[in-house]
Amino acid sequence: MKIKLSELPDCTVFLLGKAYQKAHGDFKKQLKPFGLTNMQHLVLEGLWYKEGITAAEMGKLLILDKATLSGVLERMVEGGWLSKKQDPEDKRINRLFPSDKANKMKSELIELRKKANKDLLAVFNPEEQILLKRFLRDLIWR
Amino acid sequence: MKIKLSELPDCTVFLLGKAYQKAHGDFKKQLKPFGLTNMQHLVLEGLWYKEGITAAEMGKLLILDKATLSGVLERMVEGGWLSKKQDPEDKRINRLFPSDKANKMKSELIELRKKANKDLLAVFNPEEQILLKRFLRDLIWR
DNA sequence: TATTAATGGTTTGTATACAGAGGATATTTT
DNA sequence: AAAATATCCTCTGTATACAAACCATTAATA
Repeated sequence: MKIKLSELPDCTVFLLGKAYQKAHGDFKKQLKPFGLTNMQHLVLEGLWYKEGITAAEMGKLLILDKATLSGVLERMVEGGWLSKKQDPEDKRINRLFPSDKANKMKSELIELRKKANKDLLAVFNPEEQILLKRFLRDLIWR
Repeated sequence: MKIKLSELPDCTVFLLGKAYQKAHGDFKKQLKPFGLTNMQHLVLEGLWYKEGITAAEMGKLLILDKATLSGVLERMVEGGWLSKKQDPEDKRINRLFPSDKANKMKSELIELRKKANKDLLAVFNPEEQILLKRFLRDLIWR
């Protein structure tokens, strides 16, 4: 008996997960030559958005659990992508700065992200693209 | 300096991930009382869709890596949700069967999934709901 | 039929994800 | 100021994800 995906129950949670899985996987392949994971790339974008951002702020920006972020940052320091500096005013805080290595690849990495998004949305016309993004934002911040 | 999410780069991969994260997290909370993870619930739906399904078929059905599925199934056997039976015709194959415990909760768990999807889509009107699901399917199977 | 290739599944290693506990530091309250 | 709170971050434990290597079994091919 051949399994038909169309017969599967109509589950938007599942569809969302698989659409994400696909988009994530495609971008992952493109990032591999750079030695970066998707999450690490996202953190770099966050750093370029606001240099000296704290880990807590980064977590809010990227909607990311602090425990998860902690490990990501540790590996990025090991990989030479960023440095953590303790804030002299408040010793609890780690401020994050991109490394030279990261900054050298900034424009290339940003272009890569733009192209990945363009490719992802290539099946849709401009109106649909706007609509899809609106739908996703509504789901996240409703 | 307050961080405004609206100033973030326009990244659909990110939006997809966060929309999934939200939907996944909401359903996760509802599944917790049952002692089931989202993935385990999904596997049960797959079992009810086709009893005696093989692990390989399940992987195709759920678009899931075999290595990931292997661990999920192991924990579900431990948890008493399903059993694996070797196919006598082809000794490589494991066929999967829901346990009595699983079948007893079938209707309740399916209702739970339906309600979670209904809640998730509550912010959209019927046309938008159809459209969003079409968009997601296009992203997955384009 | 002996060899090769393909398939089904497990295991290992790395990277998220997140709940929950805990330590260090800062802020607020009494 | 001392005590209670809150914040920032790390650590532990469990559960995905997936690449890559591997074993067992079956199918295909020379």
